[in-house]
Amino acid sequence: MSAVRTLEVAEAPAACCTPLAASEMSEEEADNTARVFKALADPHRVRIVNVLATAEGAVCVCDITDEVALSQPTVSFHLKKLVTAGLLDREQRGVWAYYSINREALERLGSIFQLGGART
Amino acid sequence: MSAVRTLEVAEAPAACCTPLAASEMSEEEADNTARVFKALADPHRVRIVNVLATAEGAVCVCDITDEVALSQPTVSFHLKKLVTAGLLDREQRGVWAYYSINREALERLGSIFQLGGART
DNA sequence: GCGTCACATCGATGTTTGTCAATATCTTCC
DNA sequence: GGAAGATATTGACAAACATCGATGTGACGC
Repeated sequence: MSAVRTLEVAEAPAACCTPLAASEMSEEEADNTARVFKALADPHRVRIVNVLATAEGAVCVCDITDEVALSQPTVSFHLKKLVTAGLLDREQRGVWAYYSINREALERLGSIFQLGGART
Repeated sequence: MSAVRTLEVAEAPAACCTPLAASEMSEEEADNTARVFKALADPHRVRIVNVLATAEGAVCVCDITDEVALSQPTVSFHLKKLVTAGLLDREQRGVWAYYSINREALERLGSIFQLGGART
């Protein structure tokens, strides 16, 4: 059991995003933040997130591929980018692979845009 | 005077971002959203936004260049990306160019991560 | 074990992006 | 107008990225 846990090495970038208005931001933090934005910096990936955000639960890859006008390998590639960034979760159900949004990660990402102090 | 106004043709991508959980999202909307993320998908640009977000007003390019370990042309290039995306505002003051964050745009961008309905 | 299906991975290819030296452009002063 | 300073733009280059056909891997049924 513990051998399995140790395989989860790198933390997903979206798990820790520094607020854009943080008083201090290291190069690592900026790099981490940019990684998450990079995962969303493709229109097809934005569309994929939208499809999952409006679904009633996890969605099968086969259905996502139908929604996005791309080949199966390309969709798989994009999904992996989003999972690696920590924005999506993947679940194998027999032959089928299901994907869903990671709500906490997306909402955490939204909160980094809080700029503080009303500056009128 | 009106001749000057007509030069402002294209709307900045950050001016209109579709919520990630929107019930409908066209390819144009996904493309527009991806453009804004693309502007932030570079660690140096994230750092620049952070420098400006924590500053007490507009900041001169010369000071931004000191904060970021890049050459002057590269900083200028990055700043232009952020201005074009609508995330920063630029102001010429004689020989000096000053940049500041567009608070509304950044906060608007943060709001697109609202996913709606608490799904516990 | 074999065959089938789902889908992840690989490799080739074309496109996009980030970097900097060089240069162009703009502002200001004499 | 010419010179100096600030900074935007250009072009070359290397790295990264998006795409898809081909293929590899895993799950499942017989």
